[in-house]
Amino acid sequence: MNYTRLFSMIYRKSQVFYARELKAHGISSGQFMYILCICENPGLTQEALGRELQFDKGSVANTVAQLLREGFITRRVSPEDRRAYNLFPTDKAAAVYPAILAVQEKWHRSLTRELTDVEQDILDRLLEKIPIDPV
Amino acid sequence: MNYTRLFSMIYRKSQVFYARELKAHGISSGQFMYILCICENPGLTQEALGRELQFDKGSVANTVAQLLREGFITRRVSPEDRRAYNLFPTDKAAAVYPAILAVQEKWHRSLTRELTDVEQDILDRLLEKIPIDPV
DNA sequence: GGATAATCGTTGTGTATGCCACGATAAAAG
DNA sequence: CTTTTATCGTGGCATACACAACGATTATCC
Repeated sequence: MNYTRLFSMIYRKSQVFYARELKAHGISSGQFMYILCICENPGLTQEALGRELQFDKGSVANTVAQLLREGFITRRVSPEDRRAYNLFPTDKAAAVYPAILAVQEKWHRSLTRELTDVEQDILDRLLEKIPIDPV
Repeated sequence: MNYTRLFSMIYRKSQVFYARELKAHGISSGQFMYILCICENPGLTQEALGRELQFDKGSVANTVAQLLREGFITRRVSPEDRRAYNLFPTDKAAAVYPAILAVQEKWHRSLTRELTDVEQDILDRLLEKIPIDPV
């Protein structure tokens, strides 16, 4: 089993899938994870967002700028640290949140559609043990 | 377990890992899979390469152009179909092939380092049942 | 408290990748 | 055999993302 190739294919197919499914909502494949994360953790900083999703801070800055411009989020200088911003979802983000969740579930069901419930449980447990960062 | 997020993180980390590990060999993270595939299937067409790795034909054309330019592969018009090219590895590709394999194994070991041998077998069997393409 | 180092975010640059329109060739239809 | 349709590859365009250099602020250290 070639993990590199498999994960590469799954990721790239997922990008295409999310782009297609979310297009009608005006959300791109690079944005939806940020919207989910900000809706679920309102007030988090860009640094925390990048840490949570494991994105580079430059990538975070770019996507945050998109989401601000397109009205999905707002931000305020953090009271604790004037270098940092706290990010908040707008009503527009809250409105699309359920749709994003639905697409995510659809993708998950697609990936696991050949597995029994027991197999899915086992796969979940094994995937949770996979370390993201190399030693 | 959020598959989308996990697979996204694994893929992006792998890109960084391969870029770093293969830099000394003059190979980028976007090239190594192509080199492996062409070494293992000399003479295949760009269409077959894209099908094998599940890359868009435009992406294949770009990367093939890189590999030609950098001397990793050569190509000849296919005798069966003058629209198509057969791709062949050069000695330069054959020379780096083992190094790429070693990096791939290193990445695999990193991902599975928290799993027992039995768990790795189970994970392999489950991942093999994951369909890449959505319905 | 001022100097130094660390951290948050921005911007510019480069690479990876998908999509679409196009030209060339091949295959199918009549 | 023409005409039509499908397929192989290219080039242009757009997006996603990492990295590095930078400014602004904060933390550390003496």
